[in-house]
Parts: sequence; structure tokens; C-alpha cells
Amino acid sequence: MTRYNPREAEPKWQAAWAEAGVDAAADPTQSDREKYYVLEMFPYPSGRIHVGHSRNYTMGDVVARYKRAKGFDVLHPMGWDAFGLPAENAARERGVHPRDWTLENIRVMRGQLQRLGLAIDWTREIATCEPDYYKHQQAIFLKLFERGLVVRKKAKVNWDPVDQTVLANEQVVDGRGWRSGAIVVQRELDQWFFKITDYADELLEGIETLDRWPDKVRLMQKNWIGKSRGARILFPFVEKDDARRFGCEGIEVFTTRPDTLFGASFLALAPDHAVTNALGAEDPSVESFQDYCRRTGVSEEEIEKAPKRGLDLGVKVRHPFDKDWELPVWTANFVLSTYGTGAIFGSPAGDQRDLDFARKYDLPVTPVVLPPNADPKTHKITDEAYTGDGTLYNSRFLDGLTTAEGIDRAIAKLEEVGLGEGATTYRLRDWLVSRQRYWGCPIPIIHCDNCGVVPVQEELLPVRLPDDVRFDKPGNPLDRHDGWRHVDCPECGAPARRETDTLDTFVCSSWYFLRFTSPWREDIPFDPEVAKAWMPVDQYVGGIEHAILHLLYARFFTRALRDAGLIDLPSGEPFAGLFTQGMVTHRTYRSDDGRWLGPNEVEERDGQTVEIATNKTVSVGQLEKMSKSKKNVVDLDAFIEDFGADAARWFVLSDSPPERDVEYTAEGVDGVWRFIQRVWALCDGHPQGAPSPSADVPACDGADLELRRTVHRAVKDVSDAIEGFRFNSAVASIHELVNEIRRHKGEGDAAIAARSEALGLMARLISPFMPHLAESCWERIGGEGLVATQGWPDYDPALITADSVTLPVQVNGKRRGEIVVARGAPSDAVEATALAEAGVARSLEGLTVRKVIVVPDRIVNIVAG
RNA sequence: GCGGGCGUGGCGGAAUUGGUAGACGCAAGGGACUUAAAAUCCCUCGGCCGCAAGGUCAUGCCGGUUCGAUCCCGGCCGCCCGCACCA
Repeated sequence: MTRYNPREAEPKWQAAWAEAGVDAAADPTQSDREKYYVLEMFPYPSGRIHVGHSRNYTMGDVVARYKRAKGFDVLHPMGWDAFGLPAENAARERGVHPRDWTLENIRVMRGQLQRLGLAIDWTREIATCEPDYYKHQQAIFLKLFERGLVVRKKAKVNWDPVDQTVLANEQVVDGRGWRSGAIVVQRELDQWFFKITDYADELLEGIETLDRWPDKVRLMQKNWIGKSRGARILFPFVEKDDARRFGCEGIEVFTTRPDTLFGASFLALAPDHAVTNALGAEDPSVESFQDYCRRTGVSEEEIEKAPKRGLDLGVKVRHPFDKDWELPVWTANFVLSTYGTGAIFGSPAGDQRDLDFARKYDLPVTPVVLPPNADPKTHKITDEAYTGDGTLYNSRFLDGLTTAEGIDRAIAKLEEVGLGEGATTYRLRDWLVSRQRYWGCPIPIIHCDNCGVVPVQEELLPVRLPDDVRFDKPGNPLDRHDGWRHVDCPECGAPARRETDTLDTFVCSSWYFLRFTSPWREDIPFDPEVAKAWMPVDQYVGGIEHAILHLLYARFFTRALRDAGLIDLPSGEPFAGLFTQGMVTHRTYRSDDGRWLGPNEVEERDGQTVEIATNKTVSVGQLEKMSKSKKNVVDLDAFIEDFGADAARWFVLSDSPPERDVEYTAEGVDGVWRFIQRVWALCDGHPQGAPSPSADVPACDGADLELRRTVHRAVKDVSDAIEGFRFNSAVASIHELVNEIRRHKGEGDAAIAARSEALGLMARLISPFMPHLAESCWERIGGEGLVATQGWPDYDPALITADSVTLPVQVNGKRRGEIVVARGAPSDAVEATALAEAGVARSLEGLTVRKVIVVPDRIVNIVAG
């Protein structure tokens, strides 16, 4: 009897799989088998992989191996989301070039993933920072530019004046740059945008077709797009002069409730609305109000708590339905310039914010919507607005209409008088893709004083990132790299400048799944025929943190590429199935002086947790997602060294449902180790010369037949669990199977044959989860070839349905006994057996049976009183 | 504030169309083997009553529908997530 040694077995089987080429994907255009594309969100090469990261890849791998065994042509590739800020931070902090840092991380992480035994087709590996990837991205950019989907417009950015760089929102902490600590200012820059809003409706409608996505993610996308229907209304200026002053005829507002127009009491503009800005330039009090709003605009918490504030701008507009009705125009801190038209009309009775504002500044409140069953004479609005539906009143020609009718009627009237129209707005904004950074895909554009914005000719792609850059000064090194920046204009030949912005890394991840289908094509981003055959991704696996942006951008990209004729994908949907997995969490430890401590820096002593180095007690903190910053990570290599890849794979799938977090515990790992050894011991103890696990089992009965039933039942349960992404249930079923096999004794031929079959099926059921152990078991019990090349086992339906069933018998809903009857036995016979059962008869003493419910093959319930 | 989700033993969780609540794992306790330990194996393991057979309560709380509710409906409490002054 030997112990199972993963350190020997795992490299051996990984070499055997490589030798047999089992992980290479077939060419789907040359195959008549069904395809299955399974993909995990590709990682950012941040350094090393820990056990937490491995959960996502293991889930994808289980699916890949299962589908492969089921006879699908499986595509299961891996790559690297290799551009991004951490590489530049490393460059600044440690003087290492972003490319070297990134490539080294990739090398390390690739090795880690390979040691995990993932069934990945490594010949398709891509890294987005390589010119042979971003070259195609630049070509795609130009294609979208040609089609008018790329535009340049001004946008506000967070500017760090010390680092001279643009900051992402999460890099602004309490109004200050996260690195420099300088106060961040808002700056307007010319920026590149993708016109994702052109696809707002299609992206919204497409959500309905994504029936294999979590409802939660679909809802989040829906809210993000935020479509709302209503009307755009022009309130003309009272003073003719104002039209000239502000360069427009009046104030345009967006509303979802044009039916409440007769309740209007004021207009409110965003503090940075064009008209507010114009007034701010001449009126110091307006300017100081704008300053106030800008200041509170920095911290979210303050915005939350900020009371409604406004300022009367002294401008007057006319009501669209009554030219003698004048309304004051205010500016208010709760109006967003980025939504709708940046202006609202306040109808205080029907909107809480408007009401708060009106009460504060003593503006009129006219109720116009009468709630159902309310009396118009007594209905009053005090501190609470009525936002529901009802009947319109105090509203002239709208009186008596319902809310819905009123909206239609008001819009019709607005159109009639030429002061408005039905309109739809979206919360979704265009996708800002400019980043004032070095380590990203260069935007293939040249700025010429004569010709303006000129695209780089396609044959000159890629526009390569220069390697000779320095990070010793703040700002974007590309801006200072004159040799790279200065080029001749492709159109007129005059001296011109390259665009120094690089693309948001979300662009890279918006089409990588297409590149995987034919990564060797140098001339085009991907082969349209091959991409058509593989797409869409059948199962995408990743974190919930990408529920909105990444998935929405990718959905936009596939539509844009489809419309540009690059891919034949009528639905435009890249991911047919999506699964969002939970994290691996681990306890956190902190020393007295606030240092985070790793799990191997502390130990338990007499019920206390102490730091090994100092012998001081440490405080045991919350469960947190494994992360480097909290030091609660368990490195994958160290884990594999101790317990093997299979243990890591099995652990992260055990116990918790895949969509929920799972807690890493040393005890749990010990349990996995014991289980692996038990499985191995079962196989190792199997007699040499026993029948092959694939041989037919002779007729058997008793315990042997029971074993066969159990095993075939397990085949069904595990298959169903994998199909349903319930890996924790699959793990439980395999545990039960192993327990049953262990209980089975008997040395006769039938017993040994039944055990051969059981162990063989066990190995195959285990193989998607613990592929190395499965191969070792399979080899030991005399299986032919590799488990990796076996088909998925079928169960014998006759074996999973027993001839007799055990039925619980309830009396008045309480279980009082159980009976064994033939499967499908007639109800009256079942009833008679149930009534005769001793325990049942006892509890029926003194009662009259009123009714007997027999649910065939499930339960009997006797109603008695 | 709006939207969504979740509450089951000491713990993670099963129970997939309303039909035996607590599968499986972890922890804990007891025992076997051993000079001892480790490893391994066996047994117990929701609460209460009971020597036991068995009874009884129990899936956050209150109520409803049903022969029967962890599951469906209404109300409440708690926790988590997303968006956040969206006109």
C-alpha cells in the first residue's frame, strides 16, 4: 500500500497530456462535432497566482473537461490582459520597464496555471501588450473611426497637478490624488470616445435574449443603460435679450412627467449648465455658488449629505402652454449636467426633491395628480410628494385624464405648439477610451495643423510603443518622447504629431475572445469563418465586478464589428452563457501596530493567535477576499508543493455554491488531503488482475447490485450537477460514492467485477475536478489509455430506478412510519399497506380516517380526526 | 432613497416541479490500533423529554393558502450587493 504523491503524479500526467495533445482545439470549420467555447475572464498579470484566483480557472476547466468528454470540440484558451497602470507604477517605484515587469509576471503566472493542470490550449496564448495583438486593435479602431463610431470631444477628467496625470475615479481619495496627495482638479481635455450610445437600444433589447446570464447582471446592465421615456420641452425666455445673451431661445428640459406641467413652479439648471456658466462669468454670486457645488462634488459622502441648495438666476421663462405664465429659473446642486439636458422643471407636488427645494425657497406647490380615492377638496401636499399615478386636476385641458393619458396628451400638445416633443434619454454615456498613459495601446492617429485629425494608414500599423521611455518625471512619457511623437502628416507631408493618448484596457478585453479563435492570423484580427464557427462563447466565467463595464463594452464591440462586416454574428451577443463566481476568502490578521500579517506568519498557541516572529498576540480580523494588500493569500505554488494541484482544485469547489464565496481554512485542506488518500487507497487496494474497469459486469445481486445502483446513480447526479454549475453538489455526490465503495466488501468474481466498474466510473467522474488523481487511479486499476481521452460515462437507466420504493407515511402531516412497496404500485394497494403499518396504526388509534392522499412513489398522507 | 438578493445545526451548506428537513464536508466528543504520538479505522453529533421504544419543538419573526410549506402569498425584522439627487 502506497501513499498518493501528487508531486510525482502531477508532472507525469501533465507531460502525458501534452504528449497526447489532448488540449489542442480542433478546427471547427473542418469538424462535424458540436463546438463548445468555454472561457474564463483572462487575468491581469499582476505577479503571482494565489489559491483565490484558481477558483475561476478551475470552474472553467471542469466545464471544459466535461464537455470534451461529452464529445464536443472544446475551445479553452488563455491569455493576458497585459496593459495597465500597475506596470507603470512598478516602473516608477522600482525602475523596471513596464514591458519587462509584465512579461516576467506572465512567465511566472503561466507556469502556475500550467501546474494547476488546466486543459488549456496554450498554443493560442495571447498578451494584449504585444504588437501582434494591438496592431489589430489599432486596425479595428480605424475601422470604427471610418464608420463614425469614434469621436473626439471634450470631457472632464480628474487631473493631478503634481503627478501631471489623469486619475481614474478610484484613484481620487477624499479629493486628493492617491499617490501625490495633491488636490485633484477637474480639467476639460479633448478625449476619444466610442459611441456606445448609438447601440443603447440594441444593447438593452439584447439583454432579454441572454437567458443563460444571471438575472442580477442583466438587471445591472439594464439600470446602467437607464432608458427613460418622456418629453423634451422648451421653456422660451421672457426677455428677448436673454435669447441673444445665451445663444438659445430658451431652456430645454427633459422630463418623464410632462403630465405634471401645470404643477410647474420653477426651472432648475445644473451648476455647470451653459446658461449658468454664462451668468457665472458676469455675476460673482453665481460664480461662488458654482464653486460651492464643485467643492461638494468631490466626496461622495458629502454629496449624499448635502442639503438641496439653489440660487435664483434672475432669468424668467414662459410656460409652454400659457404665454402669460412666467417661471423663475434657478440653478440647483441636485441637477446633473450629464443627464437629460442638464435642466429640469420643478413640479414640487409630484417629486420629492422638487418639493424639498420648493419648501426651502418658498416656491409655489400646486398638486396636479389626485391619488385614487382621494378627495380633490381635501387632498394636500405638505412634506411628502405624491409620485404615484392618479387623475389629473388643476391642469386645464388635462383635467380628468389618467397619468398615462396625460403624458400622451401633453406631448401631443407640445408638438402642436412647437415647444417640445416625445423623447427618450439614457443614463448610458459614450465610452471614454483616452488614457493619458504610456502602457496601453497607442491610438493610431496623427494630428496635423493643416489636415486636422488624420488616421495612420493601415499598412503602417502597428504604431509601436517606443521602448526607450523614462518614468523619472511626472506625466505621460509619450508626450516627452520627441523622436516618437514627431512625424510627417500622411496627407500633406507637413510636420505633425502623433496622438499620445493610449486606449483604455477595456478595449483590449472587448475582442480578445475573437482573437482566440485564430490567434495566428497576422493579416487580420481574426479569421471570420473560424470566428463564426466558434462564436458565441458558450460559457463565460468571471467575477461579478465585471458585471457592467467589461460585459457591456464587449457586447457593444461585437455589434460594432458585426456592422463593420468583420464578423458574422447576427445577435451581436458575444457570451451566450455567463457565470459569475464567488471569491475565496481568508481570515485576516493584524498586529498591534497595524501591520497586516500573512497566514504563515501567525500560529495558534493556547487558543491565542500570535505572531511567530514577535510572540505577540495578533487580532484576528474579518473574512476578506484573498488579496495581496491584506496579505491573506495562500500562494498557489506553495500550496501545490504541499498538497498538489488536485487538492487546490477540489478545495475551491467544495462546500460552497460556486456563485458564493468560499472560506479557505487549513482544516478544510486537511479534509481534502484525507479524501485524496482515501480515493487512492481504494484503487491501490484493488486486486491486480481484476477485470478491466470498462469490462461488462456479470449479473449480480445483493450488495454487488446495490453498489452498481449507487455508482450509476452517481453518474447521473454528477453529470446533472456539472451541467447546472453546482460543483459543490457534484463534490458531495462523489463523496457519497466513495463512501459506498468503501463500505462494499466481498471477494467473489461478481463483487470484484462490480468494484472494478465502480472504481473506473469513480475515476472518470473525478477527472474534471482532480484530473491527475483520476489518471493515477485509472492506471492502477488497469484502465486503458488516459482518462482524459475517455468519453463521459453513461449510466444504465435500469440501474437507477429500483423495483421497490420506500414511502414515508404521514398522519396529519407528521411522519409516522414508512412502507416498502413495488414501484408504481396501485394507490389502493399502497393505501392498504400504509394503514396496516404498525406505527401508523398506533397513531390512528381512536381517530377516524377521513382521507388518504397517495402521491405515487413519493409519499402517503392520512388525514384523520 | 431606488432596485435586487439572502436568512436552515457549533460552521460551510443539501433538499432543482409544494411531498421523509439537516445529504456531503468541517469542527467537536467517545472508542480501536499503538510503549506513545502521528496516520488510519469505528461510533455519536439540531433543541427538549425519555433507560429505551418513542414523543415533541424546530428552516429569522407573525399570519395565510394547502392533506402537506425551507419552497407559494401578505406583513415585519436582520444581513448582503448594485445604483445613487436620473428629472
